[in-house]
Amino acid sequence: MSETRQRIVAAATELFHRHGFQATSLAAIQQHADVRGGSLYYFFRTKEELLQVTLERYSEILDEAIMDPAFAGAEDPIERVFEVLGQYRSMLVATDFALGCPIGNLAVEMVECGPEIREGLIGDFDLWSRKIEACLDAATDRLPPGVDRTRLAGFVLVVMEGAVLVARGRREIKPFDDAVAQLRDYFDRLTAATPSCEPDAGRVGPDTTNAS
Amino acid sequence: MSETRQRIVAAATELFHRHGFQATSLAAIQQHADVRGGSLYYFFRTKEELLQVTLERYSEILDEAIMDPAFAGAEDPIERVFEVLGQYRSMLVATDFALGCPIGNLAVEMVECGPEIREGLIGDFDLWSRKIEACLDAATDRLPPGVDRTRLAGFVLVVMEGAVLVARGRREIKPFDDAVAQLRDYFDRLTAATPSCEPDAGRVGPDTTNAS
DNA sequence: GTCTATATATTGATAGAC
DNA sequence: GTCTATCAATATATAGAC
Repeated sequence: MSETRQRIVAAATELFHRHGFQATSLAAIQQHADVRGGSLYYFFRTKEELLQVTLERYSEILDEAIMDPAFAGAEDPIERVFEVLGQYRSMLVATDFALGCPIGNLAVEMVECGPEIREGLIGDFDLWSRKIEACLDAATDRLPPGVDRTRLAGFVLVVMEGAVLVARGRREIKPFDDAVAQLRDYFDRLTAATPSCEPDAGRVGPDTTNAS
Repeated sequence: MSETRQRIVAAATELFHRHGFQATSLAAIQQHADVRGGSLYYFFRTKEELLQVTLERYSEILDEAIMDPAFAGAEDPIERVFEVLGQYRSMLVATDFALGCPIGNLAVEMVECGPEIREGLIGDFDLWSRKIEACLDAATDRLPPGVDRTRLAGFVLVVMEGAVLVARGRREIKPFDDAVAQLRDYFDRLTAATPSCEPDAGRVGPDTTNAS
C-alpha cells in the first residue's frame, strides 16, 4: 500500500465528508494530500473511483469514530444504541454542524451514479444497521416478544439520518435532541410493554413523553 | 409577474428537486424554460438568488402536491399524518427514487450558503412541522396528557426525512415502509396509553409491532 | 425585456518528461 | 511513481445590440 495513496484517500475522506462529492475538486484533494499535479490518476482512473474507495474507508471509520467509543460509553445494550446517537450529536456540535453523516450526505447527493457507488452506500447502511441490531438482540428479553429487531434497527438508522439532516438544515441541535428524546420515549414504552396488565406497567406515564 | 420569470422559476423548481443545486447548470434551466441566453440575469442576479425564490415556491408546492391531497385522503387527524407520509412514498415509487424531499436535499447540499438560503430552509421546515402539529392538536384527546405535540410533529418530520433518505440511498421502498410501520406502532402505543391500568390497555400487544 | 456573443475561471482528465 | 504542462469542456456571470 503506497503511502501516497493513503494520503489521497485520507484527504478525499475528509473533504467529501465536509463539503460533499461535487463541491470537492480534485485540485483540492491534491492540495490537501500534498500531492502535486495529476499524479492522482496513477491510483484512481476517475473521481468516482476515488469515491468508491472512500466509501469502503467509511466502513472502517464507522468503528473507529462512532461504534467503538459509543460501546465503550455504556454496557447496557439499549444505552449503547443511544450512545451511538450521542456520537453524532457530539460531531454536529463540535464542528458547528459542518460534519453530518458521510453516508447520508452521499445518499442524497449521488442521485445518478454507477452501481459500484450504490453498492458501497448500501453496504455501509447494512453495516450500520447490523451493529444496532446486535444491541437489540442483546436486549431481546426486555423487548416485546413479537418485535422485529431488524426493522427496529432500521428505524434507529432512519431517525439518526433524519435528525442529523434537520439539525444541520436548521443549524441548531434542538431538533436532534428532540428526536432522540422521542425515540427514547418509544423505547421506554417498548421495554415497559407487557402482554397483560402488570405492576411496573405504570412506567407508561405522561412523564417520559415530556422529558427534556 | 412576468410569464418568462414564472417559467424560469418553474424550471429551477423541478431541476433543483431532481438533480440538486450544484448539479443543475443555469444553461439547463434556460433550456428547460425555453429562455435563450443570459436573459435569466435580468430577473436574478445570481444562481443562489434563484434558489432563494425556489425555496419560497416550495412552500406553495407543499400544499398543492403534498398536504392538500393527503388531507383529502382522510378525515381522522392522525390518519392524515400518515397520509402525508404516503404522499412521499408515492413520489418515491412513481419516480423510481429520483425525487425525494426538495427541502431535505437542499439541507444536505447547502453546507455553506448565505443567510437567505438558511432562512428559506428553516421557514419550509417550520411550515411542514406546523401542518403536522395542527393534526396532532386535533387529536389531543387521544394522546397522553403530557405529550409535547410540537416535539412529536418534529419527530414525524425527522422520520420522513430519514426514511426518504435511506430509501433513496438503497433504491428500494422497504426501508421507508418499515420506518412508517414503526412510527405507526409508536402512535398506536401513544394513543393506547392511559395513566393507569384500564381495560383497553390490551392494545399494547406484540401484534402491532410486527404488522407489515 | 430578450437576445447573441463572450469573458473568466474552474473543472475532470491526459500526455509525456524524469 | 511523481512531476509539469496542458487539453477540452463546462461553469457562472457580463456586455451590449435590438
